[in-house]
Amino acid sequence: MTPPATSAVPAMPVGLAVDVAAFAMHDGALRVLLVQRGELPHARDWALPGGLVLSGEELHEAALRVLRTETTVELEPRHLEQFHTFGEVGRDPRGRIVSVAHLAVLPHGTVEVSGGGHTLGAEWFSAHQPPALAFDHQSILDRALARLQLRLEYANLALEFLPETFTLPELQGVHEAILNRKLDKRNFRKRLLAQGVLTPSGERRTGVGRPAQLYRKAKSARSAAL
Amino acid sequence: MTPPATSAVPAMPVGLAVDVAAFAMHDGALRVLLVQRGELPHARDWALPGGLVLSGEELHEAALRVLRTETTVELEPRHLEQFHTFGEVGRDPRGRIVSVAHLAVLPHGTVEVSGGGHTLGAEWFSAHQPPALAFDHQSILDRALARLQLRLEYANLALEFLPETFTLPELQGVHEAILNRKLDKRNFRKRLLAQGVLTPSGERRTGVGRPAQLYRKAKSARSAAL
DNA sequence: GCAAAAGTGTTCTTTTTACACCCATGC
DNA sequence: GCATGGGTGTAAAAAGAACACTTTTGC
Repeated sequence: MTPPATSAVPAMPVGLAVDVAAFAMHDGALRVLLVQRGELPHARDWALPGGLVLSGEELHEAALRVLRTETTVELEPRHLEQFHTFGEVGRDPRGRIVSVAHLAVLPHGTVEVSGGGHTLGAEWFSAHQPPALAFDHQSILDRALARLQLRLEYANLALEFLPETFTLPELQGVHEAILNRKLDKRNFRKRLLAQGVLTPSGERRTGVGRPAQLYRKAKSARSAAL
Repeated sequence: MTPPATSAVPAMPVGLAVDVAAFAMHDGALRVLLVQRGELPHARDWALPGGLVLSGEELHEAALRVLRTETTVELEPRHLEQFHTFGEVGRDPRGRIVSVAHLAVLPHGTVEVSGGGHTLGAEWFSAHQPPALAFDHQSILDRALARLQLRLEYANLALEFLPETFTLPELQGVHEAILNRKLDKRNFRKRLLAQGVLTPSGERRTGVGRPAQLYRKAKSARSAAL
């Protein structure tokens, strides 16, 4: 790879960036974290947190850094993976910028955010009906959602949206919010329990109606593949 | 994305490259196209074709260019997709180079290759037992194989390895070579014919043994998803 | 007529879907 | 005692896996 000196060395270097689609559940709905841009182009528009990769920095470190500096999210993501690299020549009017897009899952309870760095603000939005987004960020978000849905089946990513202990109806709610459709309660429980990734904690959660059994992730829970 | 001027602007830019794992079938085996490096580091080692992305160039164009210029492959790939971006800081001793890895399928009949550009040569190797590879190219190849196997189910990528018309045993051979295991003939035929992506051409291929029905891709064949 | 490869069906198992009622608690 | 949400089982359909013999051709 990388022939040292071609006849056609790039005159201007290609800029490398990361963008992060960070998801969390609030009030039973899937939300995505957006920042309001403070500068041109697309000033005042909403966008995914993102920025240039520094030269000594791993891609996932860059993703974590832009999350931290452009918003006030303090918690570590429970999951972070790159899912596609967006490099179309015209995607950024400032020049050739190629962005490695990442999917992040923030833990339950990550509710308060505000802008940091160069942004005017940061807020959670409905992941399925976001506002108009800057650049090609709607395409990035679409693809992030598709990957997230894929990860529900193969990995058990829904668990990362919840606190350590949770009830089965809560877990089903996460699946429904991500898939954007209703699931059958009995089939859902049967399938999840058959997977053996849940262990009952013994405790129960009381509230309105019948108390629900609390579960936690079994020790043998595997992470994302492919 | 891309805050215009952070306090920590990258001192040295991050180099962006593409690497290409190009596959074809020869003699019933899955082969990958490798080039022998002519320069340090890893001089004389085998590697995936790859190189820096030029500033006005789309990622897939860069992938096609390095395929053309580092080997003498003349045919257009029947399939080309990026599947992962490799960016670990230490992956290239010459500096920070991030590579968008691509998977390519070359059409049947792509047999003759030789080196071009800066390479000492280009050859086809067994995709499942390649020689020692330069840099992190073994990891890239591993992941390319995994993606290729995934694409057998979701897309019908096996068809792209074959000429326009082909027999069911030939198609099964492609699946077996990619999955690296034997398949049941009856179940394979049942499944493939049920998908409705094949239309019999009416012709038959004669040879040793009973002649085989020739098929072609149906018009409604869909491409890769996700 | 024999060697070689193509073609063909059935059974069993597993997985997925559809569907309606009782249970435990707070008030 | 009633409103609220949690919890449970079964039957039908679909999909996947195992498995052996007959057919057509060239020589």
